[in-house]
Amino acid sequence: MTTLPQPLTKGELVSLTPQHWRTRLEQAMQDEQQRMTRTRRLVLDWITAAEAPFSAETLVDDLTTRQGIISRPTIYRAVEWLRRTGWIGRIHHDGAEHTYARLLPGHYHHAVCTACGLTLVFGGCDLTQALLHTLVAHGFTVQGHLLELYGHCANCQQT
Amino acid sequence: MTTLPQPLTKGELVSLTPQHWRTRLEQAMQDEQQRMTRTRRLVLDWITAAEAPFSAETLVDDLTTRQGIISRPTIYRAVEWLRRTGWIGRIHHDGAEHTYARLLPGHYHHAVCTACGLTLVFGGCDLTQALLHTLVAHGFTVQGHLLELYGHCANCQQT
DNA sequence: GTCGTATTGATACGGAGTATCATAAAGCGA
DNA sequence: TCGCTTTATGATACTCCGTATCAATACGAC
Repeated sequence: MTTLPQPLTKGELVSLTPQHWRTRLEQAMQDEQQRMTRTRRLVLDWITAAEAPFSAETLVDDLTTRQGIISRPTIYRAVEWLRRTGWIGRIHHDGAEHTYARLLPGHYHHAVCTACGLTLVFGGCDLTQALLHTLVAHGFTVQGHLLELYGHCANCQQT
Repeated sequence: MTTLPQPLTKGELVSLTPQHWRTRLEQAMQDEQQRMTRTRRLVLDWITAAEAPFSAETLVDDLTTRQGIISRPTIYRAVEWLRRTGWIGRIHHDGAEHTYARLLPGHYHHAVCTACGLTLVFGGCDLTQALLHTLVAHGFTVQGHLLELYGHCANCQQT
């Protein structure tokens, strides 16, 4: 596992550090002339410090009480923006509310440790080429796909 | 594309007909001594006839008005039971409410035509073996994964 | 500082999904 | 077929996630 190259080559697997994520995100916000407001900084600080995949409501609970007044709609707007632009990814859970994990935009897939939130990012999707080929042979045109892996990282297995 | 063998061999790709799904489901309900009530029959009839992935609320709208009184909680109980036992699978959508498609229980993945709801089911997950191997080499234990493919089937591409 | 624009907060609303509990129906054994 | 036990259903009300609206505010370019 190395520091994150850009872009990921196919099949490569790296861990995404919070610091790296934050740096890249702030660069992107500058490039795209997104305003860095007080509120967004607080939200980004919180997400950068998050140690496990988080739910939007956790953010709301913390940021509306502790850090001064940040309204629920604003937090949801920030989260939705990050999700839409690919900086966080939604993790689906049966029944429970979904959670989010830090990601890099682009065509990546990810494996998330459900205990500590460690996010492994891997590039390309060679792994499904055989499947895609089979589908195409049946006349099926693939427009999108979703691949999420859940489990425990090396650290969290020991506990 | 053939009729559905049991069980699916790895990499095999077949379409799941509503009739086949219904037959297998009723067998399973008998085997597991699940009561076939009037309400469940109506719900199953509706799902069997569904031509595209459906939302729970669509079911509610149709079944509470047209088919006599079926209450919202009952419909949600039926849907949740089918999901939990693997007879329907949840399809995730950004923003919008999630939908469901007919599936067979077991370790399958699926490709769903977002236009007509045709569901292609494929068994095994050889396709991700290389990835799983890489993850294990990094000490990551995979507990679960989610692979969904969206697109258009041969029929729906022509329109 | 001033100004135009994007963002925020307050409020209230909508909608999906569920807890509760008395009633009704399914299925089984006699 | 009748009754009995168990399970499912319906009515009601409620919780909670997420969002529309819009006036007020903060950003940051000049």
